Amino acid sequence: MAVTKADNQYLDIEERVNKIFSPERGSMQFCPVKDILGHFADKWSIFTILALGKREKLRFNELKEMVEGISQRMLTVTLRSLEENGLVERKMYQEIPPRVEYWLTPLGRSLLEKILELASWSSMNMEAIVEARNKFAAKK
Amino acid sequence: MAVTKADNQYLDIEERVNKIFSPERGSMQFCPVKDILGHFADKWSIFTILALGKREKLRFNELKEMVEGISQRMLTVTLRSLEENGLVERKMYQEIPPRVEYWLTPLGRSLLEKILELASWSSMNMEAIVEARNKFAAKK
DNA sequence: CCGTATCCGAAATGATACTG
DNA sequence: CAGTATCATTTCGGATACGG
Repeated sequence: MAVTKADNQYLDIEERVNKIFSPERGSMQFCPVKDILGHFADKWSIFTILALGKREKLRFNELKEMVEGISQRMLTVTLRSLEENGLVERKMYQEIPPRVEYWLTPLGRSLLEKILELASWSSMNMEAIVEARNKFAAKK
Repeated sequence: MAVTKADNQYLDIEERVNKIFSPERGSMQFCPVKDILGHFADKWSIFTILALGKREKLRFNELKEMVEGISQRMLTVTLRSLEENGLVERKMYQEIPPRVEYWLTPLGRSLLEKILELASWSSMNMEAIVEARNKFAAKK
């Protein structure tokens, strides 16, 4: 039986996915990749990383201005999480009033690249998605 | 004053981000890109898309098996959302017992590519992240 | 088999007040 | 300025029961 190009397409994807989530890299019960993906797959992390990408360093309130709609609490929580995962560094100056600076680590900058591509995809396909939504709503 | 290569790096990123979230593409108050990004930036959508990528078509319970830990409810909710946004198509056969098939649209497949890169990044940088977490925990 | 409907507890997030 | 602490609210998600 011939193996078509189309068949190979799915086998290829399956192979890539399986490689990423391979058992050697963690049990199925606690997969580190799932854990890591789950950690950054939220809008505040994504928008915070995008904001941090714009400058070399940023202060807390500068970030709060740039990440629209984020509360002080969620910015704190998000930054701590990013710091904990090695994507962001934080430096506090012992001055009055206090000054705190945040910036992306090289690891953070490498993730930024992927997030930019995702954001770019959203931007490019916006019309198609809005159209799909309207079509879906009309069917109901 | 000389503009260094490093300076240009941040200006470049800022330009790219601003272009993606440009005002012409939606007001700051309701930015479609933010809306769209927010929609797919959750783990169930991401893992469901990855699972769908593995095959041409999949039935509901096949998907439920593949997306580990997902409940029937969340799979339904996630699939409806993906369908609503034009990433997934659904076909129901009027048989008994009923059979329903889901598959990625071309739009969905293009997003899959970006998600694969994100997942791949997670996989590649797993060790660095775990190390960062340990270092962070030790500092406390 | 593939859902929907409902309820409920847990977790995420916002609002507000307070502090070094 | 840059948080922390607390409380209120909303949202998420699991469990269960039922239906086409």
